[in-house]
Amino acid sequence: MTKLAQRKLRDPEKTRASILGAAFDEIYHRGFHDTSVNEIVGKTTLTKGAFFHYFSTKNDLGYAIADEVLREMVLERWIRPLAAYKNPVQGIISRFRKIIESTPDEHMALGCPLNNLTQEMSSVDPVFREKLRAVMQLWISETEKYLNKARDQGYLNPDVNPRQVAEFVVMVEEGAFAMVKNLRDKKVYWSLYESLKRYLESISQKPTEQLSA
Amino acid sequence: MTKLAQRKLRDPEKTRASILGAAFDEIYHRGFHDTSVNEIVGKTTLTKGAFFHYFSTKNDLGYAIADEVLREMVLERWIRPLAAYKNPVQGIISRFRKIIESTPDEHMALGCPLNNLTQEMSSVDPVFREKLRAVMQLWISETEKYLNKARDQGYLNPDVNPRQVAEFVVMVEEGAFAMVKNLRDKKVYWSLYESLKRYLESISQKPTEQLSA
DNA sequence: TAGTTATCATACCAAATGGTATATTAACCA
DNA sequence: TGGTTAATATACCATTTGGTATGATAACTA
Repeated sequence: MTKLAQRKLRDPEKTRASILGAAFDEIYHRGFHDTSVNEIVGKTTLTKGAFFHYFSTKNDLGYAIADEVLREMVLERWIRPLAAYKNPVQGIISRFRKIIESTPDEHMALGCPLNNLTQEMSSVDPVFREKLRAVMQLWISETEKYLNKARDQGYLNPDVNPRQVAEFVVMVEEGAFAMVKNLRDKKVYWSLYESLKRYLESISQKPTEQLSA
Repeated sequence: MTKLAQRKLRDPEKTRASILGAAFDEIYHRGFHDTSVNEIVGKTTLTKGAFFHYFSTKNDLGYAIADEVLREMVLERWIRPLAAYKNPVQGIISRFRKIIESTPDEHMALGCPLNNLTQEMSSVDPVFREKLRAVMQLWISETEKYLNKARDQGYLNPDVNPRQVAEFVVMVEEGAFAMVKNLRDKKVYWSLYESLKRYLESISQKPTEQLSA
């Protein structure tokens, strides 16, 4: 058997990622407390030995989910796509719509992973709190950047406070998923979408004013 | 000893209320899963025997909290005070401000009890889900009534959809507490308050139009 | 290739948990 | 007043949980 034909039997990176992925899924479905380490490894081809080799404690796993999975998810879903829009305000509206459209019915009942973990763990464990807070701060700050750009380019009234709007927008984006999780009615998504759209349009520069600038 | 002088040694209603109150507090602070029956009765002068006499299971206790405590709390904090305002839209704005002002710093870190329980339990237990959903539906419907009144009385643009606005308002009220719980910054309350106020004013009837009606 | 280390499996444990069985006593009623 | 029921206490249990000790094997290195 040549060296090239030798298949690697172990792949540490893959193993860790596999545990992290299974854990995220299970926790997203059933909550952190209600998900046991046994259930997590049960979803993989591994055992508890592998789990505690990569995460010294169950909480440590939760921290890794916040630092790696949730952070990346926020950037990928809510922030990076905004770069493609000429008008960032329109970008925020369009992205919200597309995320609603692409959310499978099954996920509708599960809410926002960041919000779920925050509500459950943030007042119990200070490390969790800090890590989840960092993710949300990132979400807000990155949104704020695009709103600043929008204001500079005349898409937004000059008297609005981009930070304030960013906080409101992120709160709506999270809150919408929380409410739909509770009410189990996809129509509520669109109701809230319409309201956010109207709000953003109400602080947008009128086309005439925009052109005269 | 006369009958009148006899002090009751047992008071079932008080006992049940005592357990319910201690349970709500403990669950509000630490979450449902992380609160044990032993801890709950430990906060009272009673024992586990009394607990399981009134609630056949721990989940049953949770159901009672939703049906009785949370429902009453929503009505008392968010709905009933609205009756005192001539302009319901102004009432919603003022009530939001007053609730922010009267929320102790300690509670700031704990969020909204309804939202906490919903995010933790609603996707795990269908009975929980239905009961928590009913509370939120009540919250929205009662808010909608006041918005209808506002529109009829010319405080609101005639083309707005009261149900849609009610859903948005309740989502903001809940979402604001969720976000502050995460960010731990009371200033965010006021930022979100300002945004909600601007939104509601943007769909309000202008004074001149209002007078001409 | 020998030895060292990283990776993963297996078997086990102490603690905590929701819940039960049963005893005890207060309240009510005929 | 006696007896029945409701209210509360005490002691106990089976299960689950996060975590550990240890063993086995793959991978790397000198």
